[in-house]
Amino acid sequence: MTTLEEVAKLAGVSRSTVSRVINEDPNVRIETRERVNAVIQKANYQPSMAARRLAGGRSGIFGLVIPMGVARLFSEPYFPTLLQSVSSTCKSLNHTIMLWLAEPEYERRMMSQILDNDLLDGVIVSSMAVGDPIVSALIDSSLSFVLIGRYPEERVVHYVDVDNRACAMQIVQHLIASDRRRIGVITGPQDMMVSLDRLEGYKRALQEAGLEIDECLIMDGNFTDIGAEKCTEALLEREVDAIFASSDLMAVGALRVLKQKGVRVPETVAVVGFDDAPFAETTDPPLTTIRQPTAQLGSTAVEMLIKLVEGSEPIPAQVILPAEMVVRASA
Amino acid sequence: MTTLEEVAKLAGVSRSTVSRVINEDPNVRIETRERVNAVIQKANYQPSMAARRLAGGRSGIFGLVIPMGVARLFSEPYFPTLLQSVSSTCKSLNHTIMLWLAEPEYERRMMSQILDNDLLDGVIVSSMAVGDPIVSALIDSSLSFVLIGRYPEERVVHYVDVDNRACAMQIVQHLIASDRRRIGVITGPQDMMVSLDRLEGYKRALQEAGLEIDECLIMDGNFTDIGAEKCTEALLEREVDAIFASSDLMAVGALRVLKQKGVRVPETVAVVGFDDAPFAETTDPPLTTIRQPTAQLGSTAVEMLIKLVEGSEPIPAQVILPAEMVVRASA
DNA sequence: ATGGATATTGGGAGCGCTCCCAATATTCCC
DNA sequence: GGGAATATTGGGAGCGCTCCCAATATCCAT
Repeated sequence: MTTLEEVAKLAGVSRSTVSRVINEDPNVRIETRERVNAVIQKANYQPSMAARRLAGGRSGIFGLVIPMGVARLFSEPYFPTLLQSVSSTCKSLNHTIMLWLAEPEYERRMMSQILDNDLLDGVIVSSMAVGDPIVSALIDSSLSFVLIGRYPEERVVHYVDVDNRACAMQIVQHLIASDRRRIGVITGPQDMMVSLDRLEGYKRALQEAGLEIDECLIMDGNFTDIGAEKCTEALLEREVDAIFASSDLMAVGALRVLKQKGVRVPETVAVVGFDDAPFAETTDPPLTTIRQPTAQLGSTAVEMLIKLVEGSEPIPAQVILPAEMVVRASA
Repeated sequence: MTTLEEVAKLAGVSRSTVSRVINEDPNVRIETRERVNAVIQKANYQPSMAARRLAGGRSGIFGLVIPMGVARLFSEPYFPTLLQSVSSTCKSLNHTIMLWLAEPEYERRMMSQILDNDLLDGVIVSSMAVGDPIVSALIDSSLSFVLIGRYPEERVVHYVDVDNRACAMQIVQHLIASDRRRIGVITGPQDMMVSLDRLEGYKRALQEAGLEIDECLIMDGNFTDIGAEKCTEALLEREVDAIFASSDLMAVGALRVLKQKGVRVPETVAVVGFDDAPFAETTDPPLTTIRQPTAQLGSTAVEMLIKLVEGSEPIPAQVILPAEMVVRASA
């Protein structure tokens, strides 16, 4: 392995100068810089992350923490998309990512590993629950972090999100506009902000339209298709004329039950989802849904985190990305 | 952050002794060890990975490299399952993983990052193509690595895999046993070992049964459902009575076309897949397929790599995991 | 030219750990 | 009980880098 010192010798300069070149310090004469860069190139020199970090610099490594239960991980298309986007953004910005998929039993140890191993420059957390201990620990620590998804806190917490409430409201209004009056909702787990926000949007749409909110039409589908199937069966008994599934995966579960019972979609019961998962356009009928900019959520989070770590420019505490409704045949 | 030295002071021993305790060196008196462990516990001490690595020890970090195209990543259920399994195995064995999703344009730089940053203890590569430059680079380097999936090389390369050839053969024989005679096959990309192996199994099954191999019935579906749809249309024109899709995802594409054309499955055309993806039991009709032990592939790879790195015990060059056929209604 | 300001470079110290070898404590055997 | 053998412990050196400050080179106005 080539070291800084070796490069220095080859370029006929000191250790410090090479370090400056690597770290893009402007205080290096241009010819010197070029000479050093040439040597670096030729020797295929890569600074040692370990040494760099130990000496007080940045490692260029971000942690990506996803404290989402295994079950959801498998089914939600959100996860691979996010991962891919975070990974690729990191790569193009010269960073790498360490992955931390949460498992309850290890949670305590995991946090101390993340916080104390002193290797990470920062952390991105996605899909956390409200009041997640991971987030609290992060808040108490000095490590930079960015959340994907809104988080209720008095203190300033950096996050990227879409306006789940407004989007949910919009799509429910779409249902109301086509004369649906008994609209059931299948929610995600109630300990996640995203679920609460989408439910809130649903309620507001009803209220604004002067419709009554019937608690019997609100069911928790736990963001799984199986959960949604059960909810759908119950909602059918309560004679809904539309279903707002707060994720496409759950909408698929709903469609499955509807088809099986011979209920016509959208004639008898309209169905809308949320996410615009890849499969949303090939369901039968294709889903009306909200297109969530999953990849941008990931890349924005990385970009925010880099700025945060470098402290170069002030960044907004939170960023809300636009999401649009996609109308297809299901509603 | 607590350091080794601080722990040493608190426990009234030297730096070296604490280091020994951490690294489970047996040459420490039991009472001393306990005293030190108590302090470690209380102080919530975590050794700095950077320092550790720099000083010549192991970082406890493995790289997971998946040079698979983005498109496939999204659709194959293989990926989240593998990731989850590798991550969780690493965690329980006190390791962490850094993720490297390949992107062609960065490939060269990526390799030198992986090999020269001097942070990783070892690397796991999955879903590589035949002759993948990443693997060649790894072979030439001194870094330990384990492949998931067979790799043809004269030199000893450590890998875990299932016997794709035998499994494919078995499931095609199942088709033959139910009197199918014109069996089409939809393969994966021809630059991947796994595709070649499954195709080879198909061919052998036909040969052994004395059936002729008709090149017209062999189509490349590229491991995508869309690709498989096109193949299926072509195969239908060639009047097959069975289709062996070499992944469940492709089998789903085949089923979709079949249903749309009103072809009865399995009566008119039988369909089998490979993988036993989660959705394989809820397709219509449910898929007969090969259950691939994806999670075990991941955990075995991690375990092999740890042994390899520690050099403690001799490990077999390769491990073949059993996979079983799951017969459902589609064939 | 000349002094001081400024641009550029060099080298010491130290980050937290492991490795090695020397120092000390403990044990054993005759 | 004494010395050798063995078990246990301690401390120096150094991993490759960044940070800091001092040293040198270069520049400007006078």
